[in-house]
Amino acid sequence: MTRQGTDTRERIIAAAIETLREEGFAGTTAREIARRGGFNQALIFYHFGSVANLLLEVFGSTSDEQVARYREAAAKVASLSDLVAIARSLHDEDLRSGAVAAVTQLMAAASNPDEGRAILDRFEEWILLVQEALGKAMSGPLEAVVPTRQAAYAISAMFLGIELLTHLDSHRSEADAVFDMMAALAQLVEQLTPMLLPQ
Amino acid sequence: MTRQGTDTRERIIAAAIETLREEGFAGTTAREIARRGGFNQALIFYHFGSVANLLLEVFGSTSDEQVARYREAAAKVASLSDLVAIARSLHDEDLRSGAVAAVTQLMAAASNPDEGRAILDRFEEWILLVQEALGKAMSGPLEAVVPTRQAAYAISAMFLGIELLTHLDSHRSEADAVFDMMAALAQLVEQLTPMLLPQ
DNA sequence: GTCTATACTTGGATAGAC
DNA sequence: GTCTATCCAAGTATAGAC
Repeated sequence: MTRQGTDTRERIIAAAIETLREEGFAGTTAREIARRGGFNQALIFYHFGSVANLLLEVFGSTSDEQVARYREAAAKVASLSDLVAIARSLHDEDLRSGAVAAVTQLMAAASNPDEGRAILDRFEEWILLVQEALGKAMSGPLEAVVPTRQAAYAISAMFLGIELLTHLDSHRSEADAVFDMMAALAQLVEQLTPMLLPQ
Repeated sequence: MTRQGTDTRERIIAAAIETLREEGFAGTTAREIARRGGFNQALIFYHFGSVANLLLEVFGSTSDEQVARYREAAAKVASLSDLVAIARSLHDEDLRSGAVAAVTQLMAAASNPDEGRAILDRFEEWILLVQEALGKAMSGPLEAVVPTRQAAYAISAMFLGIELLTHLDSHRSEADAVFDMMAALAQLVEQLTPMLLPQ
């Protein structure tokens, strides 16, 4: 059992992630992935059928991994402030890894409806994670007014948008200030919530 | 003065918009634009230098036009509910025109920093428009707590995210429900604002 | 399963006639 | 300013040896 033979698929996925991060979506071609991974370009088609397929699996694989990591943190959420803190740390992580930014590129580049739906299916896990955390973050009276599903959808969309904008010019990004604002807003809501009478 | 000679640039831009809307970003190639517009592919390079340049001008041109149209509506905003209503109608419009969805694709595909900055410069107008409307929508005490710049940035980002997700599968999009939620939230905030004492 | 080699396609871009 | 013709690069994908 040679070192090479063990798992070429894994090597390909790893090389694709690296390429995605360092070259962006447009630069992530079969040739470039193969060059970085030090294997033959034909292997991508043998193992995954197409580059688009490979990228879908990459999204699935990194997504599963990240969801698993953040699920623990999400379970501990007890307030909106906690939720903002998690969003901020995910953003910070993404400045380095570019994982979410890559997802936005994948979404934007989705050419056919099937591909779009496949990506959406994967993203659904993220929305559910946010929804779960949101359920814990919002206490009684607030929850009665704000449907968690839609709020989770809106928050997830906002996060995507922020990463999209940040990716355009990370130096000019206002993400930090936005998270500050959200943190202040979360505190305010937390103070006001007791005044909301259950109707 | 032949019909053709008058303004080829305009014809090219129009054809590019049509292509963008119907074929998506990936399908918007020099050849396809020319085919739709019924002119020669070489003209694109003569007039715009490159396809990427053409698309930047398209973004600028449609953006200017839309900002002008929405500026009037934004000036009349008097409450958060008004702002939500505008966002909803912009979304409805985008379901047909795909203009914002095209912008998200342009953003995601930006390959080099210069292109990214150019797009961001154009998008800045949109953020300012939202910020202006937000200034009118939030009355005294609320404005003191929520910085309009960051809120406008967050709202703009959320809108981009929603269009990105909607574009993946418009049939499954939850945008409508999200706008409903926002409308309810806006009403709630409007009711509670008087209770915010200026600190 | 992996490699080499290569066919095929598409799309950006330019030269040069008109 | 517009057209025809063409070049060139890049990328997907496959055939066939190993």
